[in-house]
Formats: sequence, structure tokens, C-alpha cells
Amino acid sequence: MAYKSGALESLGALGDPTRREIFERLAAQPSAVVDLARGLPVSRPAVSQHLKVLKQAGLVREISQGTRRIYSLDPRGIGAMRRWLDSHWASALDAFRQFADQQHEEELDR
Amino acid sequence: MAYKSGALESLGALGDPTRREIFERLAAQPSAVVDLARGLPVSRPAVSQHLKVLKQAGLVREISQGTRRIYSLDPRGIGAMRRWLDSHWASALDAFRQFADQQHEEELDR
DNA sequence: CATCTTAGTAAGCCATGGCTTACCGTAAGC
DNA sequence: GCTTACGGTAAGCCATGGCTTACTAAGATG
Repeated sequence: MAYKSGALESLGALGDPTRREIFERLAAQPSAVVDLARGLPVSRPAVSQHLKVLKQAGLVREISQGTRRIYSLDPRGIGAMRRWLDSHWASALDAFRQFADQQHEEELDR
Repeated sequence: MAYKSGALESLGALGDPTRREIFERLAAQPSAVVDLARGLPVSRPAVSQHLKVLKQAGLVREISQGTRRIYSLDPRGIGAMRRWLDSHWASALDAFRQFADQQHEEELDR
């Protein structure tokens, strides 16, 4: 159950476009904060704040290398979102088929 | 290209908790606006506004039944998000393994 | 030990966006 | 045709949260 809310918190975190951009850059390669800030249209502290949110959402992890902190994606958080999405995707497909069948029956009823 | 940005737009749409709630209710069963509004802590127009966003994000579709509009999940939008997530999930796992290997090598170097 | 780099936090500003009420269009039921 | 139910849109309010600058901490480098 800690996982269910985890997936939802992750979605909340990825709601912000800057955080999505950071997320995609970390997918390309793990990076330090200062390197992420270069190439982004926001200041370094802003990046730190975003990383904090992403970390709390279980989407990134970080390791220290000297004064630098190397951030990378956390497969666990992404996995949780993936499972959440998959289950809803399945329901959506079910509902879609059900609806199609129903429409078909109504066609026949005429 | 409308679809690549589609996955990102979907994430933006699901960033709001009320929209996630609506999304989950629609996953359970397709519903009319007035029925969604009952049981949610917001007014009916608010629900309409959320549905508009979800629809633009390709996450829901609606059909008319008299004056009612029955909303349901759209598998296509969910599928797009799923693919986006899967690709990043793969990168995350790669990076994770790479990092683990690297750490292991450094262990051996001592 | 002094300095420089990296990064997290605090304080405060301000735009975004989510909410409400009010209004209008449209389909059904009597 | 009049009324009722449903739902989208407009206008406006206000809190949330994302951004900046300033400050502090901690490790590296000379």
C-alpha cells in the first residue's frame, strides 16, 4: 500500500515540465546538480529544489562524489508508476472492448 | 510528433490530484459528469474543467447519451505514457547496472 | 589554513491554475 | 411549448508552488 501512494506521488512530481526535463536528462546520463543547471533555463537552487521533490517521490537517487552529488534515476519509483499505469491501461482496454461490444449489440437490435 | 509530446502532456494532466482521482474513478467505471461530481469534494463545473484537460491530454474520451456525456479512459493516451515510461525505465535499469559494475571494479582496484 | 567549488536551505515575490458562482445551450419528459 | 436535467464556458478570487537572491555547510586544492 506504500506503493500505491508512491505511484501517485511520482505522478505529482512529474507534473511539472522542468522536473520532466530533469528526469529525461537523468535518463540520458546521471549528472551533478551544477551540470544539470547548465542547459536548463532556471538557476541552480531551483534545480536542487526540483531534485528534492523527485527524490521524495522515489524517482531519483543520489550519491556523493566529493562536493558533488551525482543524481540518477531510481528504477524502483519508475517501476511503481509503471505497474500503476499498466493496471489502468488494462481497465481502459477492457472498458473499450466492452463498449464496442455493447455498441455492436445495439446495432443488431435495430 | 503530436504523440511524443502527448505522453508529456498526459503527465502534466495527471499532475493534479483531483484529476488523478477522476482518472481512477473512470478506470473503475465510465461515468457522466454529474455522477463524478457526486463523491468528489469539488463542484460540477470544476469536474468539467478537469475533464477538458484530461481529454486534451488524450487520456479520456466521451460519448453523448441524451444530455449526458459518458466519459471513459482512452487506451491510446495511456499507451503513449506507458511507452514513454518503459523506455526510461530501461535506461534507469541500465544506468543502475552500469553503476553497480563500476562500484564493483573500484572495489577490486583496492 | 585560505580559498574555491558544489550544493542545500531560507525568505520572499509573483504567475499559474484550480475553484466557485453565474450564465447559456441543448436534449428529454410531461 | 414549458420545464427540468445535464453540462460546457466565463469571470474573478485566491492559494499553491516555482523562481530568484542571499546565506550557510562541507569537501577539495594550493
